[in-house]
Formats: sequence, structure tokens, C-alpha cells
Amino acid sequence: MTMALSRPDTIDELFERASALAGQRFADLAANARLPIPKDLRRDKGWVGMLLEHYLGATAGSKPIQDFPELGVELKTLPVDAAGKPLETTFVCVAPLTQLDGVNWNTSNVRNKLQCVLWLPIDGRREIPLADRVVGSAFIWQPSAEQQLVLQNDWEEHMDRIALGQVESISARQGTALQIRPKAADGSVVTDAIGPDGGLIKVRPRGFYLKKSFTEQIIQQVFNAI
DNA sequence: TCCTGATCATTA
DNA sequence: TAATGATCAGGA
Repeated sequence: MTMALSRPDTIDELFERASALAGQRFADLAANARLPIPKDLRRDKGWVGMLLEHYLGATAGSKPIQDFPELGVELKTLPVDAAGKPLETTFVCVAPLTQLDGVNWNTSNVRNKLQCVLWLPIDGRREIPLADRVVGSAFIWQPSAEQQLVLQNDWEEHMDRIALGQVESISARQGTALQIRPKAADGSVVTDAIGPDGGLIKVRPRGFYLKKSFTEQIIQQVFNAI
């Protein structure tokens, strides 16, 4: 099987290409891409995401923008168990910790990234060898008005705390759909943030993540529609 | 058993 | 360092 690796010109083309991956084993996809397949994901946590980006023609890069900016689409793999429940939270983007003037929900990176997402469920069961796991059925999601409101409320609460210098007291338990957690290579990585006294302090970088309960609802809503 | 906090690889 | 792609794994 040969896949085109160019950038898709339309959302339909992107969706068709993603749909064609359904049922395919990682071992075969990796072989066709001439990509070595690791034993497990312990030291290659982003391997599946990178593999599928390759097949879908996403631009490799580290820019804080959507995967398919001309289509306005963000690609997210979603590891699920046998019942189709998410096994992991979903990283959205890095949380801004300084220079918050003028930052609001409508211009936020979170809103931009989540406006239109091509979800690609994948078998994430650790008891299955990585090579034998398969890709699931892709679907495109745009948040409902209700979901947007939940996300906005969470985002605003988190950003309020950050602006008040309380970033270090933000727990992953906070937020209905959107949580804030550390996001770094290790404990040595630090960045500037607003401290309790209003000055700059050094903290572990933080990221916005979608909680499993939220992505589970997204999957359920698609399942119910079928 | 599940979730939070920690961590891994890569690129620019 | 900061962004991308995320999953790991111990403690609650």
C-alpha cells in the first residue's frame, strides 16, 4: 500500500486519507514508511503521533500552530482501550505564564487548536505489542457551543490564577475539561512566570491538557451519532 | 485502580 | 529554552 505524503488540499482529502488508515497495524505502517518501530513507547512517547503525521502530510515542526493551518485543522491521536475509552489525557498547547496583557479566550492558542480537530483513535493497550496495535476510525470534531463554554470557563479560571501569580498552586484537579500540568523534559527545565509578589519567578513550564472524561464524551457523542 | 506530576525524543 | 509529538509510573 502506497500513501501520498503530500499535504492534503482539502479537509475531505485529509479525512479520506485518515480513514484509509483504519485497521492498519503499526508494524505495517512503520515498514512502509521505513521507520524503525520501538519495542514500546517508554522512550518514544510521540512515536505514533509522528508516524501518523507522516501519513497524513502534516508539517513536522515545533511551531505553536495547527497541524494543517490552511485547513484550520488540528490532528490529535487518542489512545483508547478495548472499550474505546481514552487511556491518556490529550495535550493541547503550552500555557502562557507571562506577558498576559491582551490574552483572551478568543485569541487563545487553546481555542485556536480546538476549533476543528481530526481525532485519530489508536489502540493504546500496553498489553498488546506496539507492532500489533491498529489505527481506529478517524473523525472530525468541532466543539459544540456548550463544550466551548466549558473550555472557555476552564481556560479563564486557569489564566486568572496564572495572572495572579498562583501558577504553582494550580492542581491538575482543577478544571472541568481543561487541566494544567507540568510539561517539560525533566525537572531542570524552567521558564519565567508571574510570582505571588508580581515579580518574575522560575517554574516548570505548564501545558493545557484535555481531561479523559472530556475526550470520552467526544468519542461517545460520535458513537451515538452512528 | 486511576490520576497527577514527571518524564522522553526531536527540532529550531 | 521552547515548541512539537505524547506516555510513564508511583502514590493517593
